[in-house]
Amino acid sequence: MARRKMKHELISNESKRKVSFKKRKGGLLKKMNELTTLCGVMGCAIIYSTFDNRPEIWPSLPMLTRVLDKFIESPEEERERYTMNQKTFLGRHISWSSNALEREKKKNRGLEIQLTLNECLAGKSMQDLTCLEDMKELQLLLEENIKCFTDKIETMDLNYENENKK
Amino acid sequence: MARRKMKHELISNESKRKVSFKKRKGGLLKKMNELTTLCGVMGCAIIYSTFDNRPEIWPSLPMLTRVLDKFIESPEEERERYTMNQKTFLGRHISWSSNALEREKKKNRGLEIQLTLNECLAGKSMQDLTCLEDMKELQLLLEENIKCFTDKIETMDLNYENENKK
DNA sequence: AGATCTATGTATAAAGA
DNA sequence: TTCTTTATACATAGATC
Repeated sequence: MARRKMKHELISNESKRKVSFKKRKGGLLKKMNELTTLCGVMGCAIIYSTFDNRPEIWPSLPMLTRVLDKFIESPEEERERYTMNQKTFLGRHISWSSNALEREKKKNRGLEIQLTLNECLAGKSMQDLTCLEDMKELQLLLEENIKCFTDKIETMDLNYENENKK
Repeated sequence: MARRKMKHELISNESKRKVSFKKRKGGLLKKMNELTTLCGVMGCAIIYSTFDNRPEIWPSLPMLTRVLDKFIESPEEERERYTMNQKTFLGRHISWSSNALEREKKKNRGLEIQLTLNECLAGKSMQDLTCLEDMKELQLLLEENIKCFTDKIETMDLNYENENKK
């Protein structure tokens, strides 16, 4: 897209293709970063190529987890479960009042925390996290992530022991 | 990025944010389309927002699955470094057998865990997780994520207390 | 192979319709 | 609100080292 207008087709020259890939991958991830930050949304990008020895995942596996978790929800339950998750996400500290203004404030608060998390997980300046409350809410979120695994593991451990007793 | 240089922060005005989101989402998906076509790579983008009823996924969930599956069917160069001869999880568990790989084993084990988790979240039932060891490693991965936060919080708590003592 | 430069094509914020 | 327009900012292909 620069010195020459590109056709929408595979770049035949391999070295040029590789150079282009590196530039474009960086550009795409930057765009995703901007989109999620400026617009307050969750997003992930996954790029698999022979140029990299592992897939590029943006911003992080935990965030991918959250995004995919929402994606696989059935449409009927989507709204209800989103609301529930949102409450959970806020560390159960926030109740949804009927007051419209209050609701908006809390929504923004959630967005801010989410954005902060986004950036932290993207490997950005952890040093910028100066609000203790933010930190604690982030901690709660991450702890929730492992809770389901811990529960499952305990169940499996018990099953395993029972198997061996037979 | 146009009439005015944007700060890298949430757009406060909601209507502007929505307009920006629509444009940027389109732009991002176009970029992903170009990247995959021009450079011959596989990629997916997933965007979850309150502006859309459903998450935006590019190009499709099947493609996402393919992107993740691609690891398992690595090209020749990769096969030389990755030896896949054992299937324990969902019939696609990867193990490494050559000495040359030992030093990378730990690094790649992380990749395997990512794949496992990704596949579960990409629509496969958590019930299918039958390997206890996999579960425990997933747990460890997540616990590592919260460790940094916990440490930081403790430090901040101490600082906060010291501040108050003054 | 990467890093830097730069001309040019694109994306997009704001305004207008 | 949702288009269309337009002025700018940004991304990047090709060149050069």
